[in-house]
Amino acid sequence: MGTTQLESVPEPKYWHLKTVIGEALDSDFAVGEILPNERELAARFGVARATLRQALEQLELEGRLQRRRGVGTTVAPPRVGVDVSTTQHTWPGVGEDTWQSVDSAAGTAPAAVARLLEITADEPVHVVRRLRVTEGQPVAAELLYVPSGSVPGLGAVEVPGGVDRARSVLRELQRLALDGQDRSVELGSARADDARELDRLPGAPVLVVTTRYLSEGGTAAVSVATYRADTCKLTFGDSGEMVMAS
Amino acid sequence: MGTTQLESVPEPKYWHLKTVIGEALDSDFAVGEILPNERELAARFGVARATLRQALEQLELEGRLQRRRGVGTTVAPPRVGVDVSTTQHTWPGVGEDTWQSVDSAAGTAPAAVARLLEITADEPVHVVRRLRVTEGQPVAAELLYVPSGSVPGLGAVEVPGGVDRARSVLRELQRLALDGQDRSVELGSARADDARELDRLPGAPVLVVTTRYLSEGGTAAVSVATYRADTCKLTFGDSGEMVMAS
DNA sequence: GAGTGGTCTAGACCACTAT
DNA sequence: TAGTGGTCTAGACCACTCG
Repeated sequence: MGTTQLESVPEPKYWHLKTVIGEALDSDFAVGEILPNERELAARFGVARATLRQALEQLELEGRLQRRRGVGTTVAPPRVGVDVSTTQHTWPGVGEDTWQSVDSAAGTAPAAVARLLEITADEPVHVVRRLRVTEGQPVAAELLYVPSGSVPGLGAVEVPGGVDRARSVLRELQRLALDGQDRSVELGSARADDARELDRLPGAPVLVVTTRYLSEGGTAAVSVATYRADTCKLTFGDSGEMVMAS
Repeated sequence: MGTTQLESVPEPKYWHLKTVIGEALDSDFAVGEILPNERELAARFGVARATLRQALEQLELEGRLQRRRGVGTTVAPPRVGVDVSTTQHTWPGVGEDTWQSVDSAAGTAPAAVARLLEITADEPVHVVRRLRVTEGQPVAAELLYVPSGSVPGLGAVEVPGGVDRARSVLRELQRLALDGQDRSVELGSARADDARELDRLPGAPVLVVTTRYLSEGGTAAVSVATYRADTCKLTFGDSGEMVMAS
């Protein structure tokens, strides 16, 4: 006797906890069901609350739990598949109801975006803010950067920021010939403003989808879309509109 | 007087710290440079080590820092863009040097994969393990599931698990007509075996790319590829082979 | 006001890497 | 063996939601 465990490679407690709780979620809980609170769970497993939280954080990262301050921890539904394929070859905002224009204003692009647009950081751009809603839930917040040079027809318009202005920018953009687009996906953490629109806390993990719209040999616009990583699965259909099983 | 701050919405300390350190990284540090250790940084900012770590974790999640136990915290290089576009319409392993076959064995598919393959969870499948290497660094670990029914020519072969066996499975697969593929990307945390191959700790954030290979009206194979989320940016070119600027 | 998750502290010890 | 990041504890207080 003496040794409590024979594990030659001791597994961290939170890792083991995550496994145990994960299995319990499969067998003993239904989607939407509320878990015991963190203090009770920690006591039940005989660990400090911080350790328990580390396990819950991982499960939330994997989309299996949802935690809301002041409410509790619930079992999350399977991730929603949101289509972000590039097969349509269309400008943003054509015949779609998935994206809602929120507003638009004149401004400048952050350095990384300016580089993609092949402009300098102080050149004026139209910034269009849109929100993607699926099944009643906001899943993504987007900032669309359109250099003034891409939509010269908008030069004289002086609509104060708002939905109408956003629609005008999109309309002007759609006049251009779209040559192609490319896209990248990376992990990020939600900025304060995006987090608010996505009903998450700042710093929440998000999937950042950066799209470059190409026209006449150059980059006519760049979209930076921030998807909730906990609830979303991005799908890239290739053959027709195949939908992945959940 | 009296109130120390007029912030109506007090920002968490770790959030503020993340901003401060992030700016310092831009201005005062070069890629690869090593930061002061956590205990010193915490003391310098007058916070507990756990709080400092929360800020570092976020920066690591955003790919700006790299932490290695026993070594220290270094400034990470910009994320590597890895192409995962579906424009080529080819089976895995044709004329590529980006993926290295590691080994293969007979086994069964996890429930979620079996569902995509439209088989039951106990049907035999070939499981091929591959590793994607870019610029000398392992960026992704893949498990390719091929139902025995998809490659009947392999029925009699009884090569014990190994690289040769993996190559045979891929070769047989490439005999089939590829009708299309679809792909999904979601956030996950690295399983222990993937983590080891990717030189990360278990639970590290990863981008999970699930690909379904379609042939003759069904799903001939499913690939589950686990990309390091800290170092990778997935790119989906659409117009030729456009490469996103880093 | 009661109850929840979120933040923060000041320690301790462990696993790993380099010298 | 010294120094690093990783894990863990046992508290405390705060911000938020809801009855």
